[in-house]
Amino acid sequence: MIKAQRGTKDILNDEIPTWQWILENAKNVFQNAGFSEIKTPIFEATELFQRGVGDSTDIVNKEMYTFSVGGADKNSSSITLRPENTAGVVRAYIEHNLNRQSPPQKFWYFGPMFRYERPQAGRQRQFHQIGVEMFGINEPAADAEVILSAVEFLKSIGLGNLEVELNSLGCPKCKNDYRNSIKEVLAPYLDDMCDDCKMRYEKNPLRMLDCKNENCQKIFEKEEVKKVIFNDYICDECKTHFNTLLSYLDELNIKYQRNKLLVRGLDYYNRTVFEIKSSALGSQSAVCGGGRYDGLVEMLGGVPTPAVGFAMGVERLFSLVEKKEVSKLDYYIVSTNTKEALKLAQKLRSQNKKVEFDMQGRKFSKQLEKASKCANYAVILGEDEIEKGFYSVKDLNCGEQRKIENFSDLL
RNA sequence: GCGGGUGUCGCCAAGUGGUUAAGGCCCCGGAUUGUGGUUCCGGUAUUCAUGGGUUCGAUCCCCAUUACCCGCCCCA
Repeated sequence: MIKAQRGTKDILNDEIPTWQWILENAKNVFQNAGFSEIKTPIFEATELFQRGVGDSTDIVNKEMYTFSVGGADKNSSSITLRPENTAGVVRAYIEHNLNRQSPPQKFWYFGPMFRYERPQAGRQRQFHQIGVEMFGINEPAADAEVILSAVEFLKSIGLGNLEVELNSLGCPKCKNDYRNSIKEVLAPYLDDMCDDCKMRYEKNPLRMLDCKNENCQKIFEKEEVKKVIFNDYICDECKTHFNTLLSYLDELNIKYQRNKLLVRGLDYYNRTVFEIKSSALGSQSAVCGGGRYDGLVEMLGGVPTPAVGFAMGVERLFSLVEKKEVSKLDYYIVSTNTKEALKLAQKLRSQNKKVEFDMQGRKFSKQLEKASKCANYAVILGEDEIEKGFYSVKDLNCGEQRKIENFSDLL
C-alpha cells in the first residue's frame, strides 16, 4: 500500500471544520487590520532561501527540500520547497516594485511549508503557517500593529491567554558591538562549550545564548558573562524604539515578558523579536515567532525598506484550539423517487441550503434514520406529496411533522 | 543526526507458544414492504505493521526494516 510520506498527513473531514474556522478567523482579523492576502509560489529559487533565511541556519543547512530540475546548469535550475514564507513575500515585494506604492504594504498569508526534520509532536515535514508581513514603516507602531494582530487573532480562536516574549536585538551597529563583547567574554570558556556553540561562536554568536546544553547554560550563569548578556547594549535609538513599543503594548493591555535570551534562529532579524508560547504543547512550545527584519529587502536586492512580520504554526494552533463539529444539513430529502429528490435538492441548494438525499433508493426507514443523524429537517417526498404537490417536513430534533404547501415556505 | 517507547478490524481495545483471534463504538442488513434517534437479532480481521529466523507449531520469543509517538537538536 502506498502511504503518505513521513511527516505529512491527510486532513480529513473530521478536522476540516476546525481548519476552516481557524482560517476564517485569520481572514477576519487580518483583513480588519488592513492586511491583504498574498499567495506566493510553494517553490522558489534555492538561492532566495540561502540568502534570505541565512546560510548559517539549520533550516538552510540541513532541512531544505531542494531539487535540481531541468538542464545541466545545476545552479540556475536549483529550486527549493519553501521552508518559510518571509523570503518569498519579500521577493514578491521587490519583484512587483511595491516600494513605489505608499507605505505601509501589509500582507497576510496561509499555506504549506516544508522542512526535512524528524517528525515529532507539533513538528511535521509539511506543515502550515499563517503569517503577516508589513513593509515600509520604521516607527514602533508597526511592531505594535503586528504584535497586536497576532494577539487579536489568537484571541479570536480562544487562545487569548498565551505568553508573549519579547526582546530587542538592536540595529546592525549595536548588534555587532554586542556580538563582539559576547565573543570577548566567552572566549576563555570556549573549550568547555558544546560543538554547536563553537560553530556559532564563529558564525552567529548571538545564537549561542539559546543553547540548551547544560554546560553552556552554566557558563552563561557566570557573573561576568551574565553582566555582558544582560547589559543594555543597544544604542539609544534602538532603546527608544523598543521602549516606545513596550509602552504601546502596555496601553493595549498586552501582557509580555522581556526575555534577553530570545534570539531566534533566522538570520534576518534585527531590533524587535518576539515569540508566543504555550506550555500545553510539550517541547515544541512556540506557536508564533516573528520580529523586525529591516535589512532583508535590501539584502535580496530591493531598495532599503524596513519590515516586520510573524508566522504561526497552524498544526500547533490546531492542537490547542477547541474542535469544531461538522455542521448538520438543513434538509435531508427522504424519497424513493430519485428524480424528484434530485430536483428538490437542486432547488433548495440554489437557495443556499445544505441538502442531501439518498442516492441508492433505500427503503424509507433507512433514509429517515440517515436523516436523523445528519440533518435538522427531513423533507418527505412520497407518492402522495408528489401527486398532490406538497411537502411533509419533519423536525428531526422534536419529531414534529408539518404539511407545507409552497416551496417558499420551506425556506 | 542521536536516544527511548509503541504497532491486534475505520476507531477504542482484550488476548495467549498450540485445532474457531474477546468485547465496545461506527458501519451494513433484518425485525418494521411510508416515519428515525430506544430496543432486539444478524453481518463485517483466513489475520495480529512488513520481511526473515527459532520451533513440530507463533499474533504472542529473536533479528532486521518501516511507521507513529516521546525526548535531544531546531523551529512555527
